[in-house]
Amino acid sequence: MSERKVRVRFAPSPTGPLHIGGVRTALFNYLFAKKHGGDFLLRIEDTDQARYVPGAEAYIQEALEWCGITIDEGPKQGGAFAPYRQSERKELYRQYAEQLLVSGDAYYAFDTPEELDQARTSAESKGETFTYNALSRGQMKNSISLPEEQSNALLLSSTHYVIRFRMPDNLDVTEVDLIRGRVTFNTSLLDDKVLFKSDGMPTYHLANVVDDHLMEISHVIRGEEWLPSMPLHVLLYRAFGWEDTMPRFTHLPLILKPEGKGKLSKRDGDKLGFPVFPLLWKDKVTGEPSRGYREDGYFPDAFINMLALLGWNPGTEQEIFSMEELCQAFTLERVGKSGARFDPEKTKWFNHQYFIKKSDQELGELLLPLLHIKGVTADLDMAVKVSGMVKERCNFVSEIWDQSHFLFRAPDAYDEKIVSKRWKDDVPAIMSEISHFFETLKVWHAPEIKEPFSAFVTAKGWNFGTVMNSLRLCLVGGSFGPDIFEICEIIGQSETVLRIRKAVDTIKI
RNA sequence: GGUCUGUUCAUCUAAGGGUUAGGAUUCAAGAUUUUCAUUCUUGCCAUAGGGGUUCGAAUCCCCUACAGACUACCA
Repeated sequence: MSERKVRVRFAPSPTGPLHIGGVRTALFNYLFAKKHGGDFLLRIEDTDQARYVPGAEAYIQEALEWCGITIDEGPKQGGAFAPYRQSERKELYRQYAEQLLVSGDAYYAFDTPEELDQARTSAESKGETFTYNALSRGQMKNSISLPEEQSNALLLSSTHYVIRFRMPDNLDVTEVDLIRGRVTFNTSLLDDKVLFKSDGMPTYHLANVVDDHLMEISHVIRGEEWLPSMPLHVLLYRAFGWEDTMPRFTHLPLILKPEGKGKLSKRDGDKLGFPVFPLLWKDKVTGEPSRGYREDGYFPDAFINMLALLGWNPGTEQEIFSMEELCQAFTLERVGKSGARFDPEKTKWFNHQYFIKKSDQELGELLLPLLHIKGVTADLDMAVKVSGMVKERCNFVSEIWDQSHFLFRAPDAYDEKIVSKRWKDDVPAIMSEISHFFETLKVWHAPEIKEPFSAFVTAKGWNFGTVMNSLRLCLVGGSFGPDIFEICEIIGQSETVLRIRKAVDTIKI
């Protein structure tokens, strides 16, 4: 085997937003390319005009960008093998289909969709499956079964014909899949796939093989759903005479639903309460939004880290990987064979790991815009300080707000459970005394509050736990948050006193 | 239905003929935190089933079961 330059491609069809599975396929291609100093290309497979969704291609670009998967060649970035959009390569495919026609590896077929439907339903009624192949093509309308003049006449008169691959009969095709090993298929079970559609567009199979060859792709890394079409593709390479530069094939295991059966689908996310898309997607027709990891507050490196470990492992106990480390460590040999069930909980855990590693400064900068949205006036210093105080207890930037809103505004409600647990008969009187005590303090810094306060409580003979928890309830509205004296310091002396009084007045036992 | 692929704790996975089958997530308990969370410690939990081969099998072979993918003029 020659030392070919590694060139891989991610080839989605723009029929909607990319989902987790697609991102992972792109990621593994990218990691493989970078590991071997190769190129990663994006090719848009838009040969099905009926399923084309405007905006999908831009979404794919943006999603990969957000993930940190950089594209070496593609429709946006250009390259020596442009264009990278199959609709723009339309004219090219025709000649290759014709080459196969000449060599006898393909033929014209004139069957209408209705006729094909009929053949299928009649086979079905007999409990069989209709296959367009060596056995049946003699009974169908095509350039093999029909006399030449009739076939030529049809070709001239009818615009509706397709070009089909002439699948050899009873031939074992064996090919190596880099993670599964040798896989053998017998061609008698395969059908004469359409290569060229009546609308003048190639099908995936033709376009894919032609483009991979022309773009000098060295490795095809794609989802497991393509494994059954590997023999067709191999046979196409042979028919074209490109077998010596045929890419190596690798089929990635599927990503399964967290619960229940089947592969993860676009619907699952909204149903089960986690995003299946990298970015928010709004359906252009229904206007229905689907959540995205970016908008849900996940960091791209955490998202990528999680995805990389879904189906791949380094063979060590390391779990946290930067993109550079992934590029270094990645090998196809360590990709598993079986489908991986997606775990939203672990995704959260990954985000937490990245979250707590961020500096207070970084988090503060992310928090600031959120504060403005909440209608709070605060500067960066404040946002940074608050982030540092509560980041250990958060997974997302949005949770900083959940953990700290009481630092910006007084609680507008008190957690009922905590009230009934802490707000005993004698508490209002105690709290009143404390509010008076707080007014007498001259210095308002956490340590200088804590010390005299503790002495005061001890002198009064009150139960420390009760006092602290009730005080927290007054200030926060619940039973959570950082150190109580730090809260006092931040909200200020008068606000502290005010909140205690308000609680005493408002809370009913 | 047919073809292909797969099957180790609830989940992601390690161990590619010899380990008390390891780690992580989740869950549970304890410690810490005068709250919550974090953190730490501990615990629970697996080789789908059945046959072989072998001194020895999660690992190799066969059968069964289960799961998934594919079976379009969609990719």
